[in-house]
Amino acid sequence: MEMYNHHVIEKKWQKIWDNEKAFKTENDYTRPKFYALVEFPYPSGQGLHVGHPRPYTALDIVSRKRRMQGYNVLFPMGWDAFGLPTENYAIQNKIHPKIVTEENVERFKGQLKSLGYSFDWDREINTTDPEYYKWTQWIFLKLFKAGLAYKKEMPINWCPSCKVGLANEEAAGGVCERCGSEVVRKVKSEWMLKITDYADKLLEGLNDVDYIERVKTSQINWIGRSEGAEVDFKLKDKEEKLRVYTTRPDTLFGATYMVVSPEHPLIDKYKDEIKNWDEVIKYREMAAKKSDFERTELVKDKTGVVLDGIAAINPVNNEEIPVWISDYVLMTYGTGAIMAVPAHDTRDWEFAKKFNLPMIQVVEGKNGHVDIDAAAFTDVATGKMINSGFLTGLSVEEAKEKVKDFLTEKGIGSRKINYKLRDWVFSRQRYWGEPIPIVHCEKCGYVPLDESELPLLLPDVESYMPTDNGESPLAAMTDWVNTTCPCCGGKAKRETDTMPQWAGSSWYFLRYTDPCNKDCIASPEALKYWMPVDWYNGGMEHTTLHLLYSRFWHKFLYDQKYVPTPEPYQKRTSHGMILGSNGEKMSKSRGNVVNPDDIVRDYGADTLRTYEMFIGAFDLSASWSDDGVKGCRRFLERVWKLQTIMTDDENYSSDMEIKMHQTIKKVSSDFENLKFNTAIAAMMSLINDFYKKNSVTKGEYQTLITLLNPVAPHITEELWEITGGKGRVYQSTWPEYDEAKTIETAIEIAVQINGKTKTTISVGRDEEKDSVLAKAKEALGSRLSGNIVKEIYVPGRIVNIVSK
RNA sequence: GCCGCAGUGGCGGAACUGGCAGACGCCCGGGACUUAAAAUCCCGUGGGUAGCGAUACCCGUACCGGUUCGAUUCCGGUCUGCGGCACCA
Repeated sequence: MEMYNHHVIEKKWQKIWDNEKAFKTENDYTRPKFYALVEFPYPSGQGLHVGHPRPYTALDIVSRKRRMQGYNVLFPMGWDAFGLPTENYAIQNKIHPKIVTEENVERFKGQLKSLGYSFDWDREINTTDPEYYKWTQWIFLKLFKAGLAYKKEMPINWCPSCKVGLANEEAAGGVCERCGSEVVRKVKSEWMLKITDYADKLLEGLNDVDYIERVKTSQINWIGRSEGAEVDFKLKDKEEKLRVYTTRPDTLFGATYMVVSPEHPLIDKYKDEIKNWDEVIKYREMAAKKSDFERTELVKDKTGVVLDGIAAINPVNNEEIPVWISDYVLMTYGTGAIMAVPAHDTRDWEFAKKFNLPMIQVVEGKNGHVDIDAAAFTDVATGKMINSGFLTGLSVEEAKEKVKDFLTEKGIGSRKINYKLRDWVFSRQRYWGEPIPIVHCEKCGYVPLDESELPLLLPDVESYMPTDNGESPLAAMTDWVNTTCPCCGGKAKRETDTMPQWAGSSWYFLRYTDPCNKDCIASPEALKYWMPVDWYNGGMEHTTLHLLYSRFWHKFLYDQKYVPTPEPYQKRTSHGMILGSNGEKMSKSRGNVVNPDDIVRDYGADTLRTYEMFIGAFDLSASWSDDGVKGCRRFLERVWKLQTIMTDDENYSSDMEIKMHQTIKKVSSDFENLKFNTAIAAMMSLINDFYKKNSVTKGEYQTLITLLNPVAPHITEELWEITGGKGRVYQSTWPEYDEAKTIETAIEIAVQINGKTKTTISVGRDEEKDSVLAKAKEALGSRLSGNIVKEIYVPGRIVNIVSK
């Protein structure tokens, strides 16, 4: 027997698979299809992280299994290559981001190939390829023409020292990542996508897909549909009304003050009447200084200023109440103004406590007593309305309905459904992104490019730094910027903002079905056959934004009849992070980074794959362990050395038959349920049995090789050849099991007294209750004392004798 | 603060739908092989008490309580850790 040499074996088979085009996907539309998708990586300068192989190996396993089960499998890979780090690297090193990207992609690709994934590399895509982003731009034009793209003034994170707009990540802690100066909010006109038009569709669509519960919940929470009411509060001595949104209109009688966001237009309008204007201005300046990040970062003291000279009238009881400004109210949600009910809302309660504002309890507590001085009472399930005029005595739910009707009748309000979801800010003042294919003409306004002009190429610029006034580096390229209007032929300027990184990843799964198509995003035939994605796996960090954005684009394309399915992904699962051996996130500064190349070199790709699948429950995070890697290598060695005890028998030996069928069953279902760790454990247990009896038949060995192949494809392919298997394992058939042969005839069951296990007995599968109980009592012997109250026998599981 | 997830031996983790807690792996201990070491193979391994002993009994799934013949699993409450966040009224 040769030694197990992973260097030789892995290179050998990777070459053979390449030459044989082993995993090339044919557009054979007659066969059952299976489309497996993993999130395509951002090719960073650091190279592959040990976190990457976890999801890739998981779906590689499923894909390989499905191929053996006769499916036509699409398992593609590509590069989400636009992005900030590459651009920043380009700025610092004065290298074109295209070159940096090419280098990084080469490196990533080499690393992925060394891991033996069954990707169809002929379908590789790259979001920075003009042939790809042509279609990203095309989709944008369709959105624009459908009225779903518009311009809006939006605050951005602005570093006054660098004169650069910053991403949230670069402005963490309210401080510029580059220079450390304080980040402020600066208003800029930005392209927006109206994802809110699709809020209900995005919500309803979740009923038809098979996403893990956590992911579904996060989508639902992010969309955040709430049913409430808008209510108009009259301002004292004015015609003007202040409109608020509330989900608790039942508590209207408990409103003791109002709060408007510091940006609310009402403030400027009554500038002259506000007696403490200086104070108000100061507060607004302070609020404006806070970055989005800081303002939303929490648990700080509530702050605010009363608008002295302004008062509002509660429409249900005509009480006069003060109006405050505070940054805990956001202009971007609801109407930018709230009615504050401190007795029944936690945030209002904190604010009222701090500024000594009155509270009125309007919902009765459990048993009638509740101390609103200690905390806000927010439980809506119990209690009746009190101190509430015509609502008094009703339940909260009844009161909500009644007051909504009342508001509508009197014309002072109406029912209103609100969403947390906000429109998608689609502009970036950056170079390394897709140019937005719009020109601005003085006469015609924003005019889309003709589709025939796509792709609108990203021009080469001198410097990748954003300009002094915060415009993208493209703005400095006057030759490129100045153009003619496609509409009137007059002078016009190109849009210089680029698209966010989300754009390219919002439709990439469509392109894989037909990656080289020159005429459309993908042919209708290819889309009809391959869509939807049967199984999409990715990280939890992408379960809100990326998932929502791509579902939005897909639903839009479905409405426009470019894609055949209303949802892009039939099934979505998520994997946990791989942490350093100290249980912390891997990072250079923590010094706990593991490089997958080292593991491949020292132990082999098959060991790395096996280890990452064995490390723990797939959906939970797991800590790296070098000793664990060794254990998996040892397992593969033991699989290898079974050669020495193999017999020529093509069948299963009689004493192993049940175990073989059980193992096939377990491995098959575990692979489908992302329980790779227990599947591998079952195979470990199987070979332990072979070693115990010091013999394995050829039939048993080859079944094991096939079961293990999706996890460790190289070593199993080699062993298949050594044991004289026909063809290749990847072309062979997935082992079948016989349910009848997975069941033992005699079962060992536990015998308990009062629920505590005392001993075990062996019983027949169909043995009668009386006989089992008799056996159990005999086995218990003298331990059984006192009066027997009850005798429980759960067939095949347990006997429990209850005695006093 | 809100949302989501988790908490089981020395460690990573198993446990179907409420039915023998600790599969499988690591570490560790003992043994075999070896001049020796590494590697490999075999045995043991949650804690405690009693016994020379195959054994017997008790305690044990973050904590407190509940439901049940029986709870790691279900319910109520508490604590701790991780991740996300757009203070969502």
